[in-house]
Amino acid sequence: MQTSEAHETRPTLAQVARAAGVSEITASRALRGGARVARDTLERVQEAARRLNYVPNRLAGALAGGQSRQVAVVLPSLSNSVFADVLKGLETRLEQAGHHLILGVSNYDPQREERLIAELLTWRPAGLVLAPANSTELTRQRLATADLPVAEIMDIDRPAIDLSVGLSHRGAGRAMAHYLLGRGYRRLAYLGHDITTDPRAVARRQGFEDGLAEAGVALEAALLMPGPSSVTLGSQGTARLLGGCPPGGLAVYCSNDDVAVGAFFHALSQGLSVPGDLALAGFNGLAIGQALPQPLTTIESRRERIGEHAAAGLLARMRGETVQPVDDVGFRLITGATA
Amino acid sequence: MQTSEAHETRPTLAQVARAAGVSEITASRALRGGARVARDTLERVQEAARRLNYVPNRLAGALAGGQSRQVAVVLPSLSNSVFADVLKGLETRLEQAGHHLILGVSNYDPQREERLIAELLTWRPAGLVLAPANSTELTRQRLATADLPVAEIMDIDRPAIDLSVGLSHRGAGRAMAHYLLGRGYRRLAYLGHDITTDPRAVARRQGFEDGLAEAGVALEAALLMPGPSSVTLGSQGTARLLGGCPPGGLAVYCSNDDVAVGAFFHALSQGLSVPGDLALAGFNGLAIGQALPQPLTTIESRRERIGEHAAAGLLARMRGETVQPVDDVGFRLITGATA
DNA sequence: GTGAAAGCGCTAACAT
DNA sequence: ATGTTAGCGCTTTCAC
Repeated sequence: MQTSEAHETRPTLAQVARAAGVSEITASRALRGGARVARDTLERVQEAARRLNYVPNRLAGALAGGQSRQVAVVLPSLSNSVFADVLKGLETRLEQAGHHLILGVSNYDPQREERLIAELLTWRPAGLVLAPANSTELTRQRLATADLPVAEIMDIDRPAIDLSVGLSHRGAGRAMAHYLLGRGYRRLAYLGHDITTDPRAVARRQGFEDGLAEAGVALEAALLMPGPSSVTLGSQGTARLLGGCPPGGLAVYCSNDDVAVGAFFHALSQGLSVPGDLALAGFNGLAIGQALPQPLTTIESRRERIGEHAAAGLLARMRGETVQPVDDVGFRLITGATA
Repeated sequence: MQTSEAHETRPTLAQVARAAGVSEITASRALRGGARVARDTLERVQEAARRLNYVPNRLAGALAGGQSRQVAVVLPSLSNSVFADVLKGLETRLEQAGHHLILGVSNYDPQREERLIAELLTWRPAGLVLAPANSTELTRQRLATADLPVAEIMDIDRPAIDLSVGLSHRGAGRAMAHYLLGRGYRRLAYLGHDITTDPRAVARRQGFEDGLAEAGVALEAALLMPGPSSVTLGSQGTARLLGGCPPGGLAVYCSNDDVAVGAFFHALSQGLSVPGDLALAGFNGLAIGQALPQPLTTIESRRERIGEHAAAGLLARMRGETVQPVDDVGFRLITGATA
């Protein structure tokens, strides 16, 4: 601590104990639930703590106790509302249970992800949540030997280090292929963002092509636009796509709802009818897609639930319980009106 | 990982020191920058640390050193992409500087905010960022005496506890009033979400009415919808509003872009021309508004920059520098095409 | 440039 | 039900 002269240092447990006329450890017990403490002792200690404005020092507590009540969370991005939703689910549940989040953002960069995890582990978190961004082998290895519960989220297609909470993006892609085929579409195209960094988008596309292949159908066109997904990218991408691939019974599967909404706007501004001239499907089930004049055909991804389940899984593991390694939160097709 | 039986305890600094044949303190110095350490000693220690897979324990480091390198962040919501943007700015800058975020979400509940801050302070963060949700007096008082740098963000209209980074929402509201008046609109209405919990939205509305009053104009109608802002709320609200307040030269100032986008969708589905029948303005400058077939008339709020400036301000204060108490990041009118 | 001693504020083990 | 002792793993003095 700096020696701030006039500034009386924060009260410590020792001072609370003295004020209450008990030993440090008794004060400690009293302030944590009060098991094995006499009723009036408990009250005296709490009263003293309140009077002194005592704020426990959990750095010291965690160091002495060997457990930290912080949970590290590493996400690839915050620009995408998808991860904000997951984060919300995580925060809600963990806060309820008296844990706090330390947050890192990898920007879909595996190297950065690796560094970030190493950094966050220095705080000796009680658990770690990771939405992987093509994690390096080193990262996986480190986490496997780090001796803390790890929840990998979003995706359950890949083998998990420890716990896995999410949905099968591959399955979601296939489901949409089947649905569009069922609706009678035979001219199918794919429009995506810079997919090389986003493993989930890759999985959906593969699932989609698999689903088509099962019916002997192939993509008529596929366009990958550079950069992260966005509505603008969707509009511009659609314009380019339709250049080599005229509308009229064409169905475009977009890498996610943002892109699909952009595609919808493009159709709107060009006077193309949806789904007549151009059918559209996305992924995520974002509110914006459902609020369009025509609700978007898409797949709901239950992001907040993923966060909640991941939190619950970690908490259970912290309590020493055995937890099923894979938690599939599923997905739901929203039929919408754009395909 | 599950119970690794042969689980040798994590290496400590002492072990690294021993392996390198130096004292603990020398190892400590070597691993932090290496000031006052001989060149080859430094290399030996780093090499030993690498070999042992040493992960420093910052709980211990912070406890001993009296400073934590964690920064607490309390936001009212994550559902709104606005705060995700701010968070991103914060994370980027703080991570760069070797700090980490502990996150709490208040849900616009002052009581919860109060509890959350108390909780987060137990980790002895080096600083705190707060996007206030009608903070209680107790909260303000505690922060004022907590002896750590505090950055209140979003809003600079109210007196700051310590640092204040954001823009004048009141000013933004006024600016929009002046702009709409300048465009010739005389029939003005307001459409908002449940504003009682969102102090910034309140300030914008007041500024808007002030701006109108300066020209002797009054609101023709104001409608507050229950619940948090959303596109759907915007659509439904517009439908209701137009019931008692027919279109035709009417301009609606929406509490934010989400609501305005909803209003736009409503107009679209009703065949109302924008801005002819119905002019629309929002606040935030979200990407979705600018990606509409007609870009939204709105005010850009520079959220990421707010996060970055808040981080920079805190970092400066941590270095002991004096910092100007109010940092106005300003705003920018986006004229758009909906008004 | 390096080290010895002392302690940060708390809790886990053992007492009693 | 309460207290004593001994650390947790690191960094801050202050020596040399």
